[in-house]
Amino acid sequence: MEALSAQSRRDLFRGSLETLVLAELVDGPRYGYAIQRRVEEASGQAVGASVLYPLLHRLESAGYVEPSWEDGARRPRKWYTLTEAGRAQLKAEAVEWQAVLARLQGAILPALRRAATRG
Amino acid sequence: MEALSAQSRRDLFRGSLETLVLAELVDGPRYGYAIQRRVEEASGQAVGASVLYPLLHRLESAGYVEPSWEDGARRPRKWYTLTEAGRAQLKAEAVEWQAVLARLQGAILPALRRAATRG
DNA sequence: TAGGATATATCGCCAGGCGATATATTGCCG
DNA sequence: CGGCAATATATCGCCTGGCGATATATCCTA
Repeated sequence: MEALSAQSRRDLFRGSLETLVLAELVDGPRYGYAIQRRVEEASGQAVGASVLYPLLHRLESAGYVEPSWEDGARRPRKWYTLTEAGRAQLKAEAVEWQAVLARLQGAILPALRRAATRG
Repeated sequence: MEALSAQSRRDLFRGSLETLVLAELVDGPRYGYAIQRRVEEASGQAVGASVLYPLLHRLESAGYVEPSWEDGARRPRKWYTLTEAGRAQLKAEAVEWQAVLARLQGAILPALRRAATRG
């Protein structure tokens, strides 16, 4: 079941995480904890709070997201809204992510077919 | 051009490297330096010798590849041959690699479409 | 004969991932 | 009401592992 090392799996995930987080914001504002659970569910990979929050802070510094504290009564939530720059970034990043993966796939899939034929 | 960070790009690559290397051996023995250049060309990513050789040693320890020194006159080359276990590993690993990526893609691509529609 | 490509290998620095921890509110169960 | 789990955000610092630097040796070419 675990042919792919946990390390490789994690690397693939890390290389996708920023894009995944931006993707979660495309339909509207989300707060950190909700993003965490949604990304975990979507990807099947655990996202530690010590990984997610610093990432959100970096996205904020980059101007891709804009935070705002929920001023209501309840438990304090920091909502993140995708900026225009963030939306452009998501588009560019996702396209490039796909291109990188397509290239890697182009090197791996033919070999898989040949391995299956021979093995 | 560089929407995707070099870091993310590298992470995606690292998560694929072992599979890429096994894939390069599916058609027959290859030696380290040749593997290095082929993987670089196929992936578009640089592979340092200090990354590749330790990886080959790990694959050897795992029994996925079998090394043999070229006994001829020329410059010493260490050829690696995929073992049966290695071929099975390649198959399992490549299938799983694809599955992981498909899942991530399933989270990213719909968002890209929605971002394009709205932006 | 000096420099670049080929070819394999290891050492050790240090960036950064993530486990651990801090803090506070809410809800539930016995 | 006492305690435990979930919710919610945030930071510290350990430790690992990637990879730059380096070592060694042969071959080619200008």
